[in-house]
Amino acid sequence: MAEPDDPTPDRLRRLPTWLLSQASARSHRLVGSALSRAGASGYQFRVLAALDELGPVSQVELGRAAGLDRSDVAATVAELEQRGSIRRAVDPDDLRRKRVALTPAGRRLLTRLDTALDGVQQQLLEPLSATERDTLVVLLARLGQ
Amino acid sequence: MAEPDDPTPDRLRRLPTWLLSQASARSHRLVGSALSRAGASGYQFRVLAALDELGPVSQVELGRAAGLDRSDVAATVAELEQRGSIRRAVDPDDLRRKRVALTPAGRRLLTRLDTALDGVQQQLLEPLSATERDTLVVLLARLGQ
DNA sequence: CTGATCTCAGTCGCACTGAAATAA
DNA sequence: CTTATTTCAGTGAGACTGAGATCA
Repeated sequence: MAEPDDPTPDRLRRLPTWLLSQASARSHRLVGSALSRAGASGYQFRVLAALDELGPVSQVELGRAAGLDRSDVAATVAELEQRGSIRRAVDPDDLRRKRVALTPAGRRLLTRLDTALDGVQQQLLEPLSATERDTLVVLLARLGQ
Repeated sequence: MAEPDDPTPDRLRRLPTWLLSQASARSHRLVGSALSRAGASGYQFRVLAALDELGPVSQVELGRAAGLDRSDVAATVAELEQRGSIRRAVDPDDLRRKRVALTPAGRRLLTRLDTALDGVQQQLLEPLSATERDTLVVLLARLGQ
């Protein structure tokens, strides 16, 4: 009754995997445009957020925390280093590793991205009540990984 | 308590957009491998499913129903035509349009894909009770565009 | 003329693989 | 020697854009 002219076939509309991908696609559009207005990518936000909470870490740890592949960590960290958001230095205790750390400019960038993403959460969850939002978050977390 | 060593930072773990993209990424992996074992892509399944419920339609209608861009519909329909799953014919009432219809082979393919995807739903939702699954589906549907 | 339909070529962010270089 | 870390090149599905051809 909410979408009387929704052309989506029932076979799709009832599939949890379909609903998940549609909701995620909408979320991805909102997040993508908010981040691009703030001048960053999703990978960059995830790396900055992980660094802010973990402190200086190796790229492998960064990848585990941010859910990124090793090769995507390498590329994203290179971008962030070039724009001055992070610093990278070889770990003296293990010359294979590079310790990655936030710079003050990176922390400021992260603050701006946080604000932008707060707005997106409101937009995304606008159709749900506060209780429903909590329920959704709990259920999604239980699906994880 | 379920994941005591989850390295994901709180800032990410609490973001609905993050939870949604992580759950969707897992779903996408499960769906992708199930469909590829059955010899099809996600776009192909969506087009076949839409055709099965709508009957012969134009590519524009197909795109609306399956949530695909016009250009992706064109490419997917060309693939499906080449493998004999659909037939395409210029609409005699409007020569700009092409009416797309399932073939018997396409219907058989769709049946196999349906079965494969049923298994994926079980896998994906395994951590949730039946009631929780229903709740999740309802909430996700309300987020949809 | 305009507007709709289909097609083609290409872009983008995200997820992932394989292989190489370097060092433990 | 093997294993771990980083880097580079490339692949793939999904979502999307712009331009052109065809036709109402």
